[in-house]
Amino acid sequence: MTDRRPRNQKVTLQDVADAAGVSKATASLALRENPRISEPTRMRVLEAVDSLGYVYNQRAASLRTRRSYTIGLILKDVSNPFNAELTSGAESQLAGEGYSLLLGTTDDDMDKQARMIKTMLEGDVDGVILSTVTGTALDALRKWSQYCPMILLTQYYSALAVDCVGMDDVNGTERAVEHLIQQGHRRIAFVGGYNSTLTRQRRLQSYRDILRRHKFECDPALDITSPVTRRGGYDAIHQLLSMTSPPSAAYCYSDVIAFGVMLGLRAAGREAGQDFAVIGFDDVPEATLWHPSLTTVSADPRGLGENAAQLMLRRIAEPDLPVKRIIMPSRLIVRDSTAAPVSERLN
Amino acid sequence: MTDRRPRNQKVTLQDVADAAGVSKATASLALRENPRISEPTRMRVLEAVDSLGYVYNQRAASLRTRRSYTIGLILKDVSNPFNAELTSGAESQLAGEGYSLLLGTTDDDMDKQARMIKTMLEGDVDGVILSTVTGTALDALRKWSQYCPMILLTQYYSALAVDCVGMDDVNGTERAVEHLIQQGHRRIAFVGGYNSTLTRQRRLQSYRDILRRHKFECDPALDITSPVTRRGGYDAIHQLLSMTSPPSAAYCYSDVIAFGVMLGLRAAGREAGQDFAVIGFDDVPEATLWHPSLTTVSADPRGLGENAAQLMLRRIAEPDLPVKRIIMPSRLIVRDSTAAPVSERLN
DNA sequence: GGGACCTGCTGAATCGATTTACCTGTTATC
DNA sequence: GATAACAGGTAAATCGATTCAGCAGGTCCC
Repeated sequence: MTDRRPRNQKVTLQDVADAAGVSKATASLALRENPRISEPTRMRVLEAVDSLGYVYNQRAASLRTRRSYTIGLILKDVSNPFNAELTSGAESQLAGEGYSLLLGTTDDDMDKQARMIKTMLEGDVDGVILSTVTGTALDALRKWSQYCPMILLTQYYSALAVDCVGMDDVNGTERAVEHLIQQGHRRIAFVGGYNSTLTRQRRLQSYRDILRRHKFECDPALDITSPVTRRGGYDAIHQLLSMTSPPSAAYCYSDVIAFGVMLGLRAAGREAGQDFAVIGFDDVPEATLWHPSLTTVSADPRGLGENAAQLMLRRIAEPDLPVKRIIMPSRLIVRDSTAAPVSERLN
Repeated sequence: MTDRRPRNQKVTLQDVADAAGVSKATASLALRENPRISEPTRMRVLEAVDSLGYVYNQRAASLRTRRSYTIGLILKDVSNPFNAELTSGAESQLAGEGYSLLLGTTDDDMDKQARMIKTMLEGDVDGVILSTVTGTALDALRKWSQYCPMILLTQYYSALAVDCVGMDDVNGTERAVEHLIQQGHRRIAFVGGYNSTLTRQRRLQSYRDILRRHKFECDPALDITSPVTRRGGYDAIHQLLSMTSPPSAAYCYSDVIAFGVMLGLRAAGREAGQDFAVIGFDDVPEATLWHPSLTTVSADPRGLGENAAQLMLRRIAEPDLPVKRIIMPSRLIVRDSTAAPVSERLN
């Protein structure tokens, strides 16, 4: 039950074997429930394990088995609620299958990303789930993906044969912008994020396509980039409101940005859902709770993490399966931040 | 640069040694920059590493060195912004020192916690940073802490010789409640969290002490427990407002709760900072951005994570140092959610 | 009674590094 | 010129598991 050995002398399988009066091989097989070991013997081994306080050394085992049961997750930053939720989903999915999660962050810095990948590979992870930093070269990705299975998050590259899970930016953006247009908005801002990410590029492109399709002007001044933080949205809306011809609605890169925008509106004496429409992206849990509650494109970060983990486990189990790209469906969830159509307010 | 071996045949140190025309021992020493290896030889080894695309196997090395350079972090849940921030702080601190972070969550479930600890120990982490689930037995902690260095988060047990880092709940609570009293509040609710946590017990005790010191009534109906989520705060304030004699202020277990309370107030047609005072705990980044901005006890979750990591590294470096308990100072940050004193409003 | 087969176990090789003790030439010292 | 000291390397043991190829002894069958 308790070990009375010097603090740094760990109990090994050999000790267990000795105590049970069997060979190391037998002890190992017994623990792995190999049918060739008789029940009585297995019991003796288990008792020895208990009484010595043996703890299995997965690390030593992995040397032989060539499986570490550890997956690396590399994100730009965990404190962002979207990523926190994603991490949570991946972790619980992996833990359920007996895998552990090695977490690394890059702060969207290329060098840190390279170091992080190196650390993960050296740590001998069974695979890496990666949300690339902006500007990551395709060649680098190609090289890394040769060393161990890799799942790309959010981004996908048609030129790269790597599994990935992303969300349907195009479809989500269409729903959101169409909704604003139907409410009578004509000057719609696209707020937050940086254009170096593929995700934003896709959404921006899609946003423009829809405006053009409706033959509306597509004013580049209404496209505001910013850090993906509340502060980013807060500052962006200030900038927008001070324009000579400000927008009447904002389609935001993420909920976090949208919250910042709503706070900024309120600080400027305006109110989302009344004299301004705001749409977010992600549908984080607090979107419901805000007042007004946030209209948003649902992106299920937790599901994203879970899917990435599942995809990884699939890839590990069957390395030769064809590349799979999961595009998670996104839908518009209409709430109060887009409540009042412009037409009504104009009367 | 690139490896042309079968996908699962990794380049080993032996391969490097062969390519460089030296022994495995020399190759190892060269990489570790041992001065006994001459510069020209070291160069040859490095070239071999490069040309073969060798990646160091930290896992194999750790078998011999008995150091895994991996620290386990076990939390109830990562998606909570406080914990996300804490994780971020710990991770960056550890990464800076060449350590990796193995993340695990327990969902505040005793069994999951036990399993998680087991996984971490089996993974041969150099130490575990743990935020215990509610109701964890002292004996269990004592047992676990014998297996590897351990740092306890938030909780501390005088009966347990384990390093820990917490925050000054008593002091923070005093400041907060005194502030409300000075603003003229008499019925002050204590909102959110579960009493099974030591943290809440300390804060609740402290809150009662102050009320008693001022000879105010200490109504147990004003003590509302709830999950530590926005929803928890949202529901709690509804319950409080429906009382026959509702409170005029809420001291919340955390910012997250406080946000829920403010949203709940607004949904009920009230407004924090005008006809109700709200104080949070944690000072998460968005506390500034809310409208009204949130008065809160600053608890610096990131700093908490950083300190825990540092404490761990210290303990690993010098195992025999006396137990250290870091109590992080907390201070009251007065913002707008407690702006209007009751006395003024009464005129 | 001799082979085939099964049951339950063990010896030894193996995974990929680190590290100690030792070896072989050189060079310096008196 | 003997000896010590040193520089630069290497062979082999080691860390803690897994796993394969036996091996001893028993049963079964014709």
